[in-house]
Amino acid sequence: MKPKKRTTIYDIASKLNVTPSSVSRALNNTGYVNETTKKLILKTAEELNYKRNILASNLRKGESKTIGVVVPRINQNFFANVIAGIEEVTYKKGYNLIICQSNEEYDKEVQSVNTLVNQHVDCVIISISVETNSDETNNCRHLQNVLDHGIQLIQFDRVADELETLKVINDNEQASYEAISHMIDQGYKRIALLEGPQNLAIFRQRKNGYLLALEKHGMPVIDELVIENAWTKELGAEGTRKLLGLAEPPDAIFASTSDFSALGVLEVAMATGIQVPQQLGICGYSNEDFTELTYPSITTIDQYSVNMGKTVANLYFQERENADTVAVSKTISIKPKLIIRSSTQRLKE
Amino acid sequence: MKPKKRTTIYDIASKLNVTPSSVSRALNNTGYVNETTKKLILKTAEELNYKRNILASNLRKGESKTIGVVVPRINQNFFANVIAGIEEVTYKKGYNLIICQSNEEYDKEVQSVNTLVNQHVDCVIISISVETNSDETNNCRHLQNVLDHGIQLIQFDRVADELETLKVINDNEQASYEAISHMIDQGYKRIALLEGPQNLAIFRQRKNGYLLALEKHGMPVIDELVIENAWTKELGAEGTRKLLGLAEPPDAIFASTSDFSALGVLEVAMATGIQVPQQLGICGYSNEDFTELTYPSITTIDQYSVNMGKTVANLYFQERENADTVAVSKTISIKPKLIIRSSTQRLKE
DNA sequence: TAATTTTAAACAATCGATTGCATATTAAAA
DNA sequence: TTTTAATATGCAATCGATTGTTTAAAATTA
Repeated sequence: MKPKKRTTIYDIASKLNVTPSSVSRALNNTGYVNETTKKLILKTAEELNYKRNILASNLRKGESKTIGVVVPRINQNFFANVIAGIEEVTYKKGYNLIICQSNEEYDKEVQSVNTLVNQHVDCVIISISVETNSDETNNCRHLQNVLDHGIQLIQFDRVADELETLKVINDNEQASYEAISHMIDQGYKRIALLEGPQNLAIFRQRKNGYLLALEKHGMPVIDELVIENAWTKELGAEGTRKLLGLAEPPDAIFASTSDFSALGVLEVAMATGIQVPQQLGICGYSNEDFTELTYPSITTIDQYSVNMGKTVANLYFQERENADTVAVSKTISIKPKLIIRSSTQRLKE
Repeated sequence: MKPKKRTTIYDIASKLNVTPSSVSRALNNTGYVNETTKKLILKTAEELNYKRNILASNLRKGESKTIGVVVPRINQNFFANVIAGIEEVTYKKGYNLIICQSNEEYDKEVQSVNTLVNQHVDCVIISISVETNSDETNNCRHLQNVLDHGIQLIQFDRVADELETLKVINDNEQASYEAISHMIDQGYKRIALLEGPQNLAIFRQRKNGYLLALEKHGMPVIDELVIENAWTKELGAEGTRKLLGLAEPPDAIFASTSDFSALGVLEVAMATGIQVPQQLGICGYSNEDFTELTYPSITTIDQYSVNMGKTVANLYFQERENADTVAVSKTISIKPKLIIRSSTQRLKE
């Protein structure tokens, strides 16, 4: 690590006997610069291996050209895909991404968001942690703080509903509704629900879709078939054991929280010799890669995650364009898609 | 988006009738500041919701406290895990991560690396794309360029061997050797190899391990059992069809490139009614989540990816400490672990 | 040819924080 | 009481790029 001094516009300027301003204009292709000198400057810049100091540039211009992203976990398929989508768009625009993970912890989320504000990012993109209870008002102060600093805030997927920001979400209720309808079509009569922490809107919406579908098809809601807080593989398995132990066990389970909990369901079913999908239908949520590979493959809901990332990023740039004219609050809803696989198909076509 | 003006140290200074220097000293806890005024400054900073402008600070200090990471794909399990590991360490040190994906394209990799140099990151962490042929010297100019700018460069997993940098790798040869030895133990006699692009060292090493194991066990190397460039699921499937069509087909396949190609093998086997592991043994590489879930589950090699990320990050900070005294080139090798699952176990214990 | 416009390039301020140096004040030591 | 050291704060330069204002030169028009 030799701390080699970087070439600056001053180096170029003094070498060519012009002023730094001219160099800057030449490099940025703005204002007046003689064609000959411009070429000379560009050539010298190349020769001296000049790289613009973005820090200085951004400081002067008052922007950071950086977007901060906070997700619960980077290495979770859905989020990794969203980030990949965001990156694809922002990279083209010359923006950088700063990635943080909250590890599903409220404190780390707050800390991460504060760091980003500190960094003067131009925009914060976030999917809140499970601990971030959006009902208790104070718990979203860190997000309000982002707005107070004049920084754009975009929430996606797991959003704090009452906060007036840009949002990109899935139509969870609709997806959920379709999943249940499909299961009813397949002749399942007692459909159980594994629900997630109800402080997160997405899980409330998925439950609503479930309730709505039952109602529309004239089926009763049976309380004992609704299992709270079953959002990991282990909790999903636990819930399943409880359900299967009922006097009247369900003939289908909708693991509305994730494919991981659906996997938990499947494993318990396999272990206890219950036939899927004949005796028990299973539907997950998220279309994780593995759902296609299990035996039987798992019916699930695709959230178009990469596409969601692109939508988020595009939304930012779009809002930036007409920054003055536009309302603060806006929600884009992406319709997810039910992917029907073996785990719920008990009727032959 | 009201373009609210941010509070600066000047605002605090003028409000309290002190100089910006004093404010700076108070906030940084450096130099002499009267205890009373310091408290006052801190309190006022809090009140005015002051956040240090990192751009200005870093510009002045000549560092960016930012680390750039370039990987082929963010949303690939292995890389997502490595990034998660890196993030965990760097976050604690107050560093930011800029993430880029090369999409396995040489051009985008070069562009990404240049962007990072442009950003004056303190360190570039990279796993090169498959197109980055490390043999053709010019193809690594972008990496040399990083070094030339006095920026630390750390390569991991897919490294350009001949470049003298810090490296964190797996002992691919050893892992490969163990995998083949295990298969031989299980009584497989004709073990095929799906190999990856040989311009990447990792794939050469894995092949070496294969060759070495055969040799050590006195088994012949059969050319027609080595399939070049079979590193995606599709290519893996294609290679498998070719292998199974041989006059003397193999009784085991080592998909040394990835679990994805192993999956391709498995699917072809299933489709043609070949029993795994009885008639055909299969071993993958990387321990992707799904390898545990397929039927039968796939034997594979765990690379300790999150841990690898942490190692990389720690290596950076460690080298930074003794920046002057230390050699430029250094390699840390992590021993991966063979995970034996159903797809290669045809002997009952 | 004089007046006007266009083009070229220099000058200097600015973005916000940091820091070496200088000055002033206070406390401690001689 | 004087000298010396410690403390507190101000001043001004600096990091590197950008940009509004000026001045100067060249090109165009009247």
